[in-house]
Amino acid sequence: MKLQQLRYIWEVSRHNLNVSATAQSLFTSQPGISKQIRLLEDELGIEIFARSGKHLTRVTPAGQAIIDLAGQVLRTVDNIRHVAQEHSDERRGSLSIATTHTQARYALPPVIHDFTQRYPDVALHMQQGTPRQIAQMVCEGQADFAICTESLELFNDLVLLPCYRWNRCVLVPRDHPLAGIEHLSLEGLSRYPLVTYTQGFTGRSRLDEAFRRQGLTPNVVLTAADADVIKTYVRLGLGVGLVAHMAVDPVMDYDLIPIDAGHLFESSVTRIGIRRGTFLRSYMFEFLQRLASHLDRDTVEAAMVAGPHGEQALFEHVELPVL
Amino acid sequence: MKLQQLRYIWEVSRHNLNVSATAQSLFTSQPGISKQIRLLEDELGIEIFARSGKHLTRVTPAGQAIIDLAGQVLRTVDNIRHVAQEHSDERRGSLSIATTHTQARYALPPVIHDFTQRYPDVALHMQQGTPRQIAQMVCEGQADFAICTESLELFNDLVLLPCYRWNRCVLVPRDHPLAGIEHLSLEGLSRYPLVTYTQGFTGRSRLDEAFRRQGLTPNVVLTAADADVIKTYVRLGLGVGLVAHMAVDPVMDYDLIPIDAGHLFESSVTRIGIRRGTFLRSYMFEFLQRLASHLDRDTVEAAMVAGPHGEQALFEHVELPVL
DNA sequence: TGCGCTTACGGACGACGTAACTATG
DNA sequence: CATAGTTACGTCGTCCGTAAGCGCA
Repeated sequence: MKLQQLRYIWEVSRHNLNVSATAQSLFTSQPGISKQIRLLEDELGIEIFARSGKHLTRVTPAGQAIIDLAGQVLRTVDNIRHVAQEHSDERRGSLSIATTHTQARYALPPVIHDFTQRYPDVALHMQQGTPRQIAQMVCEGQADFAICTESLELFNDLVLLPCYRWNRCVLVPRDHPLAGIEHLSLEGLSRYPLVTYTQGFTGRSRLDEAFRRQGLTPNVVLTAADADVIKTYVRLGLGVGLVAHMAVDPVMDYDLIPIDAGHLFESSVTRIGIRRGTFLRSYMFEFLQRLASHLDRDTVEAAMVAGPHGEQALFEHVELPVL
Repeated sequence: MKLQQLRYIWEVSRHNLNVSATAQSLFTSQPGISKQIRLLEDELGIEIFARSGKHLTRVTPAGQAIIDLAGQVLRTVDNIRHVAQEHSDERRGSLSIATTHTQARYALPPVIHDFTQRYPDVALHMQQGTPRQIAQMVCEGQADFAICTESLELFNDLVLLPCYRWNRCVLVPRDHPLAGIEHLSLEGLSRYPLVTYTQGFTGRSRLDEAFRRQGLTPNVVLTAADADVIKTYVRLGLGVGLVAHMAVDPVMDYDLIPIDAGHLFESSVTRIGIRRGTFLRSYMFEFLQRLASHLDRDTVEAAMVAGPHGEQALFEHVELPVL
């Protein structure tokens, strides 16, 4: 059994059993992978992949168990590399952050700026996706941190650390009837066409919840995954924007009137998800603390070893920063 | 990085940094191991072992972390092999039991007998040692099960399953003053020279505890690791034997008078320790259930994933069999 | 001086890539 | 007919074992 064989079955499984595609992504030849997989299967005495003719059609039950274990092995090997690098040069390495547009565009820039100043030799990778995609990426070891508001709790392999609270804000053009309103209500808001986040993005669930609780049906005429698109259509007069507070830039958005809506919705919490069992480099701890000062090294280490329940208890009485 | 390199550093660490001895135990050459270790260190960019001249003197801090992770990798690889074998032939495999004399000699024989009848193709290995040794062996993956009464709780990596309760019995020659006694008391017992288990064996701690609680100092004239040795010296008239009830054989020990001492001591519980994260073959589950009927597959699987606290809760209300 | 790690060298195995073949849809 | 996996083969790398060299106790 070789580490490469384990990597091959793991990657082939990730590439929907397409060996050629896997070979391309690993910069190697397709026959090489096929051969090694067969050798591994021979050594283990079982089929990992079921074949119909010459095509891999599905993963056998035993194969699935073995692929999962292979994933464990590969992640542990990664940890070994990280430990070694940490001890050889703690300032050099890489940090891969998977996040949503909202965080990448509005919440993270100052943190990233500080961080790159402090750690110029850490290669920073930022990957954007839907909450589910980015959680998946972290689960599979393709990224170190998943930062977003939704869906993270669906992945058992992630340790979740709450970062900051935020709430929403209504955005209208200067000439809109709501522009000078004294007291904004949900009921009033529901009379206008709304432009807001797509389902599954940036606390959209909290938003629907608030309307439903008051028996109101919001008239959502357009949804988008990010506030920049939303603002564009608000400017076009398509409807009233409903975006995260942090997404409003007083300078860039000088032509839009922001109306705080914090009293209408429950606040959302942006969290960071880290794969359980991941070795954290010292600069990763520093990143976390810059992201949210309550995430000091001791707290994070405690959360990493605690189970899901212990994890919640750790942060139960922590006052989160508000963005 | 190769799996063998990880095996090498792990084994060298286990052999007190003696590369030659490691090479012998692995049936390979010493230069081969040295070379591979250096290659690994070069690849990782750190020293795993600190050297003074040409001798390995100690493990560096980074090295220790890496060796621990290497152990994880090797155990997971073992799990892969076990999963494969389970699916290729669930009746064939091996089972390695580490246990103490008391269990091996008196408690396990019927279980082992049944088991080997049912699974003739499972190679059974039985290794004897002190409670700490056998716990260590299971922790390091050299044995599957540790079965004993003491010390297992000291090892965090072990899942502990309670098997059965047992208590003690006094053994005297036919002509001993205690032979016909009606009511045995601790105080009465403490007047005679005692022959019993060595510290750290077969519930010795419970024994001392009982005397101490009554302010008595037992006069222990000889201790041994097993009941057979104890009986030998009881026969020689050296003192009164104090052994596990199960260690008395009415036929073989016809010349000794057993006096039940269950009312004098708190009962002890023999437990089985299994390394957390180990993949259990179906025949292993069968072994466990033969050992103690309450250890059915579902219960054991639940205990394997539960943390130390959940583990205790699982068995809190289980009535253990008494030997 | 002996034990033990390192260096040097040669042989053998194994991994990978190219190219031709074959089965599937 | 195109796509995808297998078989065949040649090359290169590398792993390992033997033998000689060197440092420490």
